[in-house]
Amino acid sequence: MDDNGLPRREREKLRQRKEMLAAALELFSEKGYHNVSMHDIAQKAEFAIGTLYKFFRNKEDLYKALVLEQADRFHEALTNAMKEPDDEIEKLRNYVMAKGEIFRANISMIRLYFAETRGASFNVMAGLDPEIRQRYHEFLKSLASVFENGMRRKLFKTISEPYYLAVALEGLTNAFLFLWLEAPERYPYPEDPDAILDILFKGLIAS
Amino acid sequence: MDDNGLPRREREKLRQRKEMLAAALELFSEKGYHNVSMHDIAQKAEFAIGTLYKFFRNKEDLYKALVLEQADRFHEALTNAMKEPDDEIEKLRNYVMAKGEIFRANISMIRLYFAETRGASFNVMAGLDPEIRQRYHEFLKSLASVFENGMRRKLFKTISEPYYLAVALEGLTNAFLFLWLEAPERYPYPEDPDAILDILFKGLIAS
Amino acid sequence: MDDNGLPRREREKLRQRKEMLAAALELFSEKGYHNVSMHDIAQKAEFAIGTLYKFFRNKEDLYKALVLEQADRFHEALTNAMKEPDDEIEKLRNYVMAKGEIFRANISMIRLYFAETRGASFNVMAGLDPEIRQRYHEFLKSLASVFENGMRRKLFKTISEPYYLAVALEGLTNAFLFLWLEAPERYPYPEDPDAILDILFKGLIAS
Amino acid sequence: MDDNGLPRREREKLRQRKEMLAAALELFSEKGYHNVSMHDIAQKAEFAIGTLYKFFRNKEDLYKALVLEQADRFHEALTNAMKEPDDEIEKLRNYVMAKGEIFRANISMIRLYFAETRGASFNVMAGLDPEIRQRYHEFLKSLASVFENGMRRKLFKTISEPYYLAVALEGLTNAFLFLWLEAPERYPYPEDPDAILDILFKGLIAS
DNA sequence: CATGAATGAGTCTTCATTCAT
DNA sequence: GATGAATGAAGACTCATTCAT
Repeated sequence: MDDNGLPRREREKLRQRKEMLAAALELFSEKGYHNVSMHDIAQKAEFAIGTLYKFFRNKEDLYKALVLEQADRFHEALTNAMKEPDDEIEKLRNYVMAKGEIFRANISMIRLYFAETRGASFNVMAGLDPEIRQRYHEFLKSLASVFENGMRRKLFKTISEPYYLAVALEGLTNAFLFLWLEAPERYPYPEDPDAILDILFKGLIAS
Repeated sequence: MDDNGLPRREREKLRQRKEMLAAALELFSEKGYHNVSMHDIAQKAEFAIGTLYKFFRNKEDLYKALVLEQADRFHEALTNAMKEPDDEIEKLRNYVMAKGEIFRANISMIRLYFAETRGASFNVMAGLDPEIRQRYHEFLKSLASVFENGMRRKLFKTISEPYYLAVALEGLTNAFLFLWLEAPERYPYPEDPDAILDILFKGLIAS
Repeated sequence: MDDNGLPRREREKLRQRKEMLAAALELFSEKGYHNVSMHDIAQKAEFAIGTLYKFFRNKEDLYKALVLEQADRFHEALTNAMKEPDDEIEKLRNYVMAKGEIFRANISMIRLYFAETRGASFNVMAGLDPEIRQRYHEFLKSLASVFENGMRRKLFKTISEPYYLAVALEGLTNAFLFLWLEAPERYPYPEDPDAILDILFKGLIAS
Repeated sequence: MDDNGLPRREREKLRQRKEMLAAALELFSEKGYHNVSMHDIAQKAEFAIGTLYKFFRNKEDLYKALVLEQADRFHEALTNAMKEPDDEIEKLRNYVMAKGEIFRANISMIRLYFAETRGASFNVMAGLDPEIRQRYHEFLKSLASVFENGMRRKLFKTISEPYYLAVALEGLTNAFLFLWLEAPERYPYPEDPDAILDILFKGLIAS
């Protein structure tokens, strides 16, 4: 996908790095940062410990790289999902669906995602994560602009500030994803995005 | 409050336990489970390490007790807030306000709360927490019943299942609390509950 | 000797510390700082590794404590040897003899001594040792004052500055000690101090 | 100097070996054996690590080769300095001067020299150095013969055995070199060799 | 033949837990 | 019954050495 045109050596390096990160993702998402040793990762990735350290300065560095990479992949996918349609309502539908699809396909990632974006701020990234917070914030702003445009086009009522609506939609979808993560059988993330969006769209109060 | 009628010995024990948990709460919420040692807790609580082990079988046990206790206190307070008024809309308003008040008053708790309920499930409680999940689930059901009653009384439209609405409101308020936790100055949790509830109540889509 | 009047606990601690330092001295002097692990020391001293760390912050700290302690013991003994007699010549004789006796009795110490005072300055103490250099320097000054007084009393000719004479005598005795360290049988450190001092005293050049 | 008449291949090899040893000397003398990695040496010498291992069986071997080579260079230079003059007193003067010159010009070497000849015997060479000890011993004997001849020619009084006088002069000059190494500004190694030799020559005791 | 990526044994250090006092 | 000294398993990280390219 992205290793075209690179010297063979470099491609090989990239492949190894990917394997290390894949092993780390699986382990970290399953047991958490502090319950995974470099030994574990090395073993799972089938490299020597020393080799890990050729690619990442230390355990924290490896973890940070992993989180940033996943977050980027994730935000990029969501941003793309909202690009295509012109209609803001369609954009939101695509966002809700894409979020579900991505997570369904990458259950390890969702675990990291929740640990990092919503887990208490004291965790491993404490102090390091301004970068990831920043990117999350920027993503929220791009989501907010969808609401803003919808309002300008009179598609949406002005029931709250766009940024808060973005926060609200994030909270809403996360809540459903979290539910699904807990009990996938019982609470599947809905195929039809309106199952979630209607909560936002329709208004609970009977006129 | 709850040490009435107990023999002096028992009351003394309870007081000590409380002090230990208070010290633990402060430390865990600030630095996270893995960055706090039993030594730290013993020192802060001004007990010997051995004494800690008289009250809790091990570090995990202490942590679990702490989380359960906090969650109980929290859910109880929310449940109480929703008891008083008859009107379901008022119930929800009280819920939103109470949640904000409790968190504002117990910032240590909120950290634990997010770490445990939304942080990826791999953390320290992994495997232990069915108990806490269970209680959280029960709380959600009691919140759901508010929506259910509101629907029955035709106060609310049936835009989604009550349980999902409960999940949605949880997600919504959590999102705002999380925002506030990140940048208290910039994103204060609203004094007026309608600032949040309107997102649920009014309906975004322009008719 | 120095644990009189201390609470039992403290005396016990001191005894343990001594045992640790004794084990460390033997090992370090035999194999050198980098070829001795904390595990080795713990084993030889018959303590758990963790216990070592209760007494010394880290390996370097343990080493530094050891070196300082030995150097102090050594310089103190030499200073004492020079106190008793009034006559400067006798002082120097006592110094030469005491130096030999101390080293003969503490062969481990001599190894450390040479490693630290004459070994290249890049070793473990690099950066830490200003303290030990300072003490060595002060000892040299007290030795120099013996020469100075001898000159004032016209016992000694003024063939060089007192400080340089002190340095010279240090160099002389060290050379013989070093020789002895290499081949104790073949080159015993002389019982009679004049065997060394005559080199300084008599003058090589035939008038 | 010594690669004359060798096939080109061999000369090339010798040049590489020299570069490696030069890099190693600088690093070892600055940081000490244990704080220099083969990687460091390879990098400084601009060779691959594997190439280093073509020339030296292992790190210790490289170090030993370095020390031997330096010691040879050093002893040879001193021996030469003592060859020219017929007069024994002049020989000693030349020796003292040459020693100072060599060290002043090769401060890296002096560090190694002290680390190996006077540093406690436990260091890296422990066990390996009989070879270097042997050469040092032989050098001492050639120095001793100067004293012996001086005595035979009645230039010197017989105040001690020639070998001990050699040891004494070594100790004397080393002490001054060491002083200079510590504080070059404050204690320069004397230009005039008699500043040192007079200590040996004149006799301290006032008749 | 030079290269330097890969290896993994070995090191320092921390900390949950025990138990003699 | 409380204490906290002692324990030692476990983890992050380094670096001498090898060997496929």
